[in-house]
Amino acid sequence: MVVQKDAVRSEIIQVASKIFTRFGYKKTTMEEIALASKKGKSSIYYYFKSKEDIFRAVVEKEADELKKDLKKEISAESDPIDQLKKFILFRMHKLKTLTNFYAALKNDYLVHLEFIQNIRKKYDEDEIAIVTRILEKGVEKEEFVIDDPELAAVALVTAMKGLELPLFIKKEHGRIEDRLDNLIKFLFYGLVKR
Amino acid sequence: MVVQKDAVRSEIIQVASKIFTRFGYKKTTMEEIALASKKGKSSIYYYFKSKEDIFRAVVEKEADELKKDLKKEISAESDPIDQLKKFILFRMHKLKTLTNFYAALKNDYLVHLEFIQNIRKKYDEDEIAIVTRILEKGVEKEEFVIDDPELAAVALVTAMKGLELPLFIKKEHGRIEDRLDNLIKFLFYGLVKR
DNA sequence: GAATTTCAGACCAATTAGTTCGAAAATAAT
DNA sequence: ATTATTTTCGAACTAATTGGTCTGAAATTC
Repeated sequence: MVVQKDAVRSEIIQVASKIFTRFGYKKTTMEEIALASKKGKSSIYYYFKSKEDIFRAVVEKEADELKKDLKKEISAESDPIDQLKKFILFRMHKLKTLTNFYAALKNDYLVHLEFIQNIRKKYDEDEIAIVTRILEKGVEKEEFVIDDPELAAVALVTAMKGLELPLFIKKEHGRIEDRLDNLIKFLFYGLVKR
Repeated sequence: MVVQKDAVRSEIIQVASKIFTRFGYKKTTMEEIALASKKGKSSIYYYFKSKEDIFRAVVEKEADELKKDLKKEISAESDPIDQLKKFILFRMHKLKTLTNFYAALKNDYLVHLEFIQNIRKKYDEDEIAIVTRILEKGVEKEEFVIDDPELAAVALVTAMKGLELPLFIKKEHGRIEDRLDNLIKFLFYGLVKR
């Protein structure tokens, strides 16, 4: 019974995710979510206390999945240099498809919803932690020369974030991919022990 | 000045078309159209008398373009058999991309808007006229054997309409293309003078 | 058959959407 | 310059929609 409830919950999350992805937060109605879940509108409120609550669940699920994929992707490489490369490229590419995350962050008036800020922040911290670990490993193996890996990680993640929006908004994929490549090359040329 | 007004009108149509295509009729707001047109919301009403009016203009423009393309496509062929083939294939394929037309016809609750029915009807008449002409030409050249070309045209267009929805909804393109081929073959086998 | 869970439907309050209007700006004509 | 015309838009109105609540009853479990 309790198990059932969780199953229905994640069913709703799944369904709502699609609708949010397609129409964004504001344009998505509870009615639609209910209809797509083959439930009455009020039934949805048995599982979630508000529309915002559903959205939070959707976004959190996506963030979790991204993190999981990211970890898997990175652990496939053993060389810190390759790990870092993978991290940057994977992240940049994956974000393009992380629609809810971004539709929410960019489009809507929703930017003000503070829980978005919170998830965002937590996510940033995770990223920095991951990058820090990679850099530390690299220092151990004497592939990187960095005084303060955590500071460097923050710098790196920040730099990437600066490229996020242009990468996402502009359609001239070619150029930005180039810029990305340049960034990577630049980073590594200054980073790798010679 | 008067010229300017027309220019702004078609600018709005263009902009609105994109938004309608993306979100459908109901979810598109005047505010958005205004914003995207870099105008105040009430300014839009200087050019169009209602949201429905804008939508009508958008749909009519699309219908016109389809008709124009269709004519060009057909006149490229001189043989009635080829013309008919082209007509059927072109129509089926083109409809897939005629988003506003179809988003409006399928998705929304908008199906009830009667001007859609009207455009639809007028468009059907055009199609029947085109096919009728092709069939008549075919009879003249003794490539077709048909007693009543107009009746045959109606039958043909009706048959195509029967395939429209499945063609559009289903994703198994392969099979339907086959079915389409079969339809064509069948039609021609019973149609072409032997 | 009592207790609990599930949920459709009516309902409400708040927001939002479409539309109107009048007047300010901008532009063209005299 | 002044007037006439076209274009823009803020503000306000109203109708519709939406998120959210409540109720009661059907279904399920105990």
